[in-house]
Amino acid sequence: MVTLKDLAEQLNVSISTVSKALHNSEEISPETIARVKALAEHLNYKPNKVAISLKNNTTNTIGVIIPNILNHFFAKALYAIEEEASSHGYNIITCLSDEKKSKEMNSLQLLSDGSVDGFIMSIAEESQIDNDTEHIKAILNQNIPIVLFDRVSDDIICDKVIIDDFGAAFEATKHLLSEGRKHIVLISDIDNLSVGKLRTNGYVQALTENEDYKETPIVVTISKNEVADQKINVLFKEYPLIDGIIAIDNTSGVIALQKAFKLNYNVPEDLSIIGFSDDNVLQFTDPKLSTVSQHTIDIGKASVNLFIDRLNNKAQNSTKTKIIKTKLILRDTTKPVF
Amino acid sequence: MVTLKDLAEQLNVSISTVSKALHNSEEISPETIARVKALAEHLNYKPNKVAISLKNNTTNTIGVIIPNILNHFFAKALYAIEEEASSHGYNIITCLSDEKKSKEMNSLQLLSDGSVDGFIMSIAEESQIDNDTEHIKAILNQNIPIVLFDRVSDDIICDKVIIDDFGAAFEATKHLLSEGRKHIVLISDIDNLSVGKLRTNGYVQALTENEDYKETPIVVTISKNEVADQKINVLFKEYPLIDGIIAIDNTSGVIALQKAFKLNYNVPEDLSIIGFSDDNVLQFTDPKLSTVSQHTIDIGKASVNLFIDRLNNKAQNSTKTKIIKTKLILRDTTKPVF
DNA sequence: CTGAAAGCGCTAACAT
DNA sequence: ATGTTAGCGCTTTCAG
Repeated sequence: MVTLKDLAEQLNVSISTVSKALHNSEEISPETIARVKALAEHLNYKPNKVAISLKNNTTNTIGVIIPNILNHFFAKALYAIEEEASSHGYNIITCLSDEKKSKEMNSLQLLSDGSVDGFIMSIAEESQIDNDTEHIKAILNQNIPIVLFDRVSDDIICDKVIIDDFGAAFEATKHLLSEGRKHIVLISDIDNLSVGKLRTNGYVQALTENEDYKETPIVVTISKNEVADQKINVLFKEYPLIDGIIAIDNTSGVIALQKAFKLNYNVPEDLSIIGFSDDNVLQFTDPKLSTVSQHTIDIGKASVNLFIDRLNNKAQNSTKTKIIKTKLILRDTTKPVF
Repeated sequence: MVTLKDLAEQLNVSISTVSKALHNSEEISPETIARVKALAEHLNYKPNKVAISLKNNTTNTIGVIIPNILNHFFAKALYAIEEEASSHGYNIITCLSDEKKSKEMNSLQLLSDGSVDGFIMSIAEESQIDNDTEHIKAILNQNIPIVLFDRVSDDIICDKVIIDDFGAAFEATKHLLSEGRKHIVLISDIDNLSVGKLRTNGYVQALTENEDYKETPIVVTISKNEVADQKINVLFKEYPLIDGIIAIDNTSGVIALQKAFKLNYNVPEDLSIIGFSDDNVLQFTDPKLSTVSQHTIDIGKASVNLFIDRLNNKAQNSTKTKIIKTKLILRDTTKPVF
């Protein structure tokens, strides 16, 4: 790389003159500025980022820790974070925790060596199950900012971006009730997670506060080592009267729809299904799945903006929690509303 | 952050003594080493990464430029790259080109300010369509290493990781011929891309060199602003005799299967389908789609390893192209082989 | 065995 | 208008 020193030597001026010239300092004569800039342009000079980071003690880089990039929700969140960050002049260093506490901890520790100005992250499943977030608090204690999104913890005091998980599931369930459904089942492969628990509570609440609904809530959980396919097949066998499904994760709704179709349920006449999927799965469903849209792009953007606000005002000790609105999008797997 | 200076002051020794002690230098007395290490441990000292980067003129960071993170192939490639890189002590800075030449160029230029030691990337669609890769060559000319994966260009001389696209499609097509299929159609939403063209050529070649096959090859391309759903529906209308489909992109095979099912084709009795999808889509298909597996994890890992080899031997001017083997995985949308 | 000094590339206060 | 110097945090050569 070309350095200020190189330019200075070739022009027979001092390094600081070159530096000032490139910054259009008033102190430098217009002719010198022109000469310097011409040569800089010609040699494709770029200020060395590392040197500037060292000088300023700031990197303009955000560490982003994602539990699972193969989950479309997180891929889309990453997309939004990258876009918003780069539009503000920030780079992102991406780490994947693979849902493991050890990898999450490792990434936090490694990058808190001055590599990044702070973190945007969603908590790994393992950390949530163990409810062990000491490694995250340790970073905050070093005064390194963190924004948590989606999967958060009440134990951690920092800026957060979430959706109203409880309300979203509550509303979706209410909708099925308004259709007159009497046997509504919830399917989840994320019952370990904060968001999963909240959504389940929303579902249960909607059912129990409805006086006409007699059934007890039924929650079908699919664990890591189970095959969703089979579990959902069993579900249909066990509850043949099922007439409503709330699927609170990314994929179960689609799978349930496929199975229902195979089993000759009429959707949405006999059975309504609402998923929490992103719209990428719609290409694979016919009829089109009704979903709770999580506005993932907004979640990503809001995270970056909270992060930048925090950097600009590190001292401020009140934290913000931004709640992104969800939207129930009724497509073809719920009855049309009149 | 705690610095060497902080440690030195507290211990009443010089900075260089502290530095040497932490590196177990022979020059330093065991007692001093112990004292220094104890305090370093106690204060959670970490060498400042930025300072080390400046000193060594190397960042241990790879710039990764991905055309579209919402495409599962690239998400998986990124997953593998991150894993392999971090296991070798490298961080990755992720940029998303969004298939745009401008964003690709921007990322390359911004990060070639010393932020990264080089790049691993797949070329944006727009750059491939325009066949404009000057911005990539410009980086190579600055002696910054680049490894291209999947979407490559013969014009660019650098290390590459690809699959045998021609051969993979050739083999898949041959398989359908061996089933006795007489009306085999190729579906593609990537006919703009190097890989799309090669796969199409493989399909055409397999058909034309088969003497018993009478039909002319039929290539159905789906462009960005078309809806795959509809285009594939039209396809079935136009070619009712269709008995074989090769879908060379990530999603078309799944969609074709759904449509065939709706139209009451018997798969695989009347119609065989082979996709290039990753196995994440299998949960959405029943019968399970037969696919060409691209071994995406291997592609990512190989890219990182080629990159690190290059860094260790920057001078070497012969470039390597690594071809990752594909595998035709016959599931339920092709006839069983005996 | 320990310390001083230079240098990585840059900026900025302080001379001249 | 231009140059000198110090310093960001670290390593390393050279002196003591």
